[in-house]
Amino acid sequence: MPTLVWFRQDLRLADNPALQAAISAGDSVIPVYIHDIKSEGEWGPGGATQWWLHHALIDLAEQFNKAGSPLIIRQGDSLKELEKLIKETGATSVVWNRRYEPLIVKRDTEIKTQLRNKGLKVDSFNGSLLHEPQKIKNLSGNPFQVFTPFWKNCLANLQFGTPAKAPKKIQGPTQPVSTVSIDSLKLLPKIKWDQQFSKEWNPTRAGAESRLAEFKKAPVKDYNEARDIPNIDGTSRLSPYLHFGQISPLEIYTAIKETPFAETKSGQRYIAEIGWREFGYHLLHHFNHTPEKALRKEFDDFPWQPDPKLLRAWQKGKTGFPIVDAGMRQLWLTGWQHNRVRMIAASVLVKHLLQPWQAGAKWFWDTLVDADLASNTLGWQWAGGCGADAAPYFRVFNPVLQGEKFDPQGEYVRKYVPELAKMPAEWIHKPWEAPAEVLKAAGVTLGVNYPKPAIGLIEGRDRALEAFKNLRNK
DNA sequence: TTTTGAGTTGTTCGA
DNA sequence: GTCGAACAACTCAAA
Repeated sequence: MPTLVWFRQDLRLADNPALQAAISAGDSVIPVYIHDIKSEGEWGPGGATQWWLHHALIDLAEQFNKAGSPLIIRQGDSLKELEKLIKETGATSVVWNRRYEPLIVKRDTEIKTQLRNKGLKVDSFNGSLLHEPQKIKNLSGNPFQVFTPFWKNCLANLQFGTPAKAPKKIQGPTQPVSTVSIDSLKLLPKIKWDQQFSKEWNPTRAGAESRLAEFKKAPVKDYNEARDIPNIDGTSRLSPYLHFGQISPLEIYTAIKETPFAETKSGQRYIAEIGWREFGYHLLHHFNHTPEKALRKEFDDFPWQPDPKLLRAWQKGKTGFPIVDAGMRQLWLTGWQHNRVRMIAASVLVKHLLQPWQAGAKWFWDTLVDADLASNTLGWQWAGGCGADAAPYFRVFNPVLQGEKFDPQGEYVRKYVPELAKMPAEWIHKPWEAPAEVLKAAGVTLGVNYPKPAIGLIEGRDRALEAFKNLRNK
């Protein structure tokens, strides 16, 4: 009797426990993807991730065609579609790899119960984490709220084999199963905003593999420094592949562990980044209000000053702080923003501009190809100083100093903010302080073709420190 | 049981 | 220019 393999954020054939289990069961295997945005509430895939998903599904379908069992695509309520498929195919068992977003956990638990009540064999697996959140606890039996002890605990308890290779041949159903086209899911954006995306990304399994291979053999010993320079391709850029499970953290971990890089400071740093992803899932699981509300309760009445105009300026890369504007335009243009710049842009939005971190999180959610609820929530609460192991309130990034430190020649700014292309390095991160003749020579008129800073740096910093200090005194 | 030290990513100020 | 201290409060593990 056939087994349905319900694909979600595990769009790969290799190292896929649910798929493996279905194949081991010995009968035919029917892979299915159900597009069910309604059940995801506020956190259905954003625009950029939908673009990625479109291409990832095409790629996955090709791989299944080659293996001999075509990928079935459906749209609508997950349970209803699964039930229809069970009826149509005579499947007696359903398997999937687990997801961890609060709403999805609720939905999937319900589906599992319903299907089991109907007599089906249903199993779920861990396909996307080194450690599932419910398994990691501190000595008092509580979830961790600080990264370092969390990660030490994880490293001390690593238990897994080598990732399974992709099956070459999969036995498909004897009768064709009805499916809809990937195009009919309408995942591509209506406005032509994604033109640059395909130049920047290869959203396929092959893309993930070549990126990992490249990262492994590159002069990775410099990762610790290079990863902080936005104008250098010094990070692995595997985040979007990880989000959709085109590659698994176990595959990455195993591949890195085979290299001498793994034992270096840089290598450990990189593996710890996988750890931060795990920590995000840990926090999301144990504190499931955090996508919407701060982990720390006292932040419920933080005096944010929501201002649609300021938010808009930030989103469009028109804050007047060159490093922030470059980052926000890189995001819009390429669906991705360098990690260092994410921190600077987030800090400026939350601290200098006093915009609620949730507004920034929402924008990132819609525009990042690697948008992932666990990591996005952790990142924004970290920047806002309101989460677990967050940046201390007094750590206010200075966008000028950060620009000068991590983009000393201003190349990153010049690449994404062409208005400033002719500014000399000395002034490019603080054009408002540049002498009139320098501005003139560079063709920059502040307030005309490049904005004046949205707030004075000292004023913004002091205002933020004051707000955070008052919060503490409550 | 209590105490102690350390903890992703920074900035400013004063010596 | 360089360097250390100060800028909280809390979590967690080890002593």
